[in-house]
Amino acid sequence: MISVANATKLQILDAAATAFATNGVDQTSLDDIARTLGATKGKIYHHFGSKGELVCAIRKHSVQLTLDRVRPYFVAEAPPHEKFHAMAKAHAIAMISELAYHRVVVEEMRGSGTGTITDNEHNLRLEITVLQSKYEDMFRSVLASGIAVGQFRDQDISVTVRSFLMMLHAPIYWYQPRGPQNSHSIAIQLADMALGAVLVTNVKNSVTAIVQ
Amino acid sequence: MISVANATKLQILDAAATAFATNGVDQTSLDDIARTLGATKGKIYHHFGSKGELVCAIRKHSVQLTLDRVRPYFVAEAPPHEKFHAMAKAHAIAMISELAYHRVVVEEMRGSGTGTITDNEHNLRLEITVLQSKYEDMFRSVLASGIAVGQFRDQDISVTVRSFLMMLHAPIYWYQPRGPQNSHSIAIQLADMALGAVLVTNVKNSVTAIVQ
DNA sequence: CATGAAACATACTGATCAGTATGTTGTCAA
DNA sequence: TTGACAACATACTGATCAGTATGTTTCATG
Repeated sequence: MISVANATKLQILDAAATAFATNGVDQTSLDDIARTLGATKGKIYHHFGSKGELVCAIRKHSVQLTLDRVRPYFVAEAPPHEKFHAMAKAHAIAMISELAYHRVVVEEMRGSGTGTITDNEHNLRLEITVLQSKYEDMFRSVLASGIAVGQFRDQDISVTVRSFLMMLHAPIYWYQPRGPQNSHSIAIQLADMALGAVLVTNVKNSVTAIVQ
Repeated sequence: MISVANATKLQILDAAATAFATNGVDQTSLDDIARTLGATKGKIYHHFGSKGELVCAIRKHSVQLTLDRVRPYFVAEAPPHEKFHAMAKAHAIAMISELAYHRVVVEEMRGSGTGTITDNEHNLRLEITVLQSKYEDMFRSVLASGIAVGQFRDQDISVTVRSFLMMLHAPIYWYQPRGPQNSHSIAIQLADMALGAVLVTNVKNSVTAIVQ
């Protein structure tokens, strides 16, 4: 009931995500969204209790989409650095593939939103928090094993996770579709960078290697 | 005239940045800001042409503050990896130190804002773009030299810059002041990660080193 | 075929707020 | 001392929009 069950809801969600991602949540009225749907506000309010719920539904969908793309690489058997790289790449690809949804998430990242918070919205918020924790825990786990075997630098895991995830979010701000090949190479570069950010790096070696 | 010349303007700017950063730009009315100043809207409109100009002034100030903190390490003589690390650390410290200002920037990163754009606001926007380019160029330059001497991985510089800068922005979303020592260690960790993200990393070596 | 309910459309309200128009006070220079 | 302007305060307007109340249509089902 709370989840996105039918096609109409998804259609609304897509239109809303696109509009929100393009012009910002606050600059987009429900009438605007309805217009792109060839409908009126009544349609939206029949499926979602409030604008806030609509935004939350988009956020939840975004996290779920990312989770679905990354989890396979998490459960697969592989050494930490390979697993991490695959997960990071999957995350980046998710960002690029469903750009609109993830943009809304980042925009609403600071916290609040509308003043009035319905019960449904409150529940959705909790579900989103749970999902996000579950998601971050996958990376936490991989990082912990990587640190345990000495492959990853031993540093504050919470800071690490939130930091490189922000880096993987970067395409949201500037990516413009120019063919799949481009998006793929971008995802790989981001994964490379994320891996580099957590790997133990011996700067002196590489430097002396250059110097000599 | 356009820049922040006098103390009153700075006072307004500080209050606005704090309010915007806390509740979001769109959820903060100019009356709200005026109230925290113990004044009325009249005061704000006497110093700034519109809400959009106010936001732009904050953004410009944010970029300028960051620029001022990072440039010294850019002009100093040092090998690329050290210079980069110092610059990254300075950037992170800037984020933490003037949190409110930088939060506003990130929130407005998607583009638009208000519908009506005054001439002053348009000019401010251009100035901000120029400043930001100038800022990013410093990192571009360091990256280029690092790549030239084989210290940094040879990858798309534009993607690289925007990506690790996003990572360095991360504290904006979660940092809460708990003493200077903490902020300093966070800045170092972020700089470490940023450096790792651009350095040439030989994964095989570190892995085989573990295996054997 | 009656009847309920799902799936909308239409038309309205009420609150919020950016922006403006105009008044008031202090200050300084001529 | 007088005017002229800077630096505000006060009071208003107009537009935007989330939310609601109330229709209307389709369609399944007893």
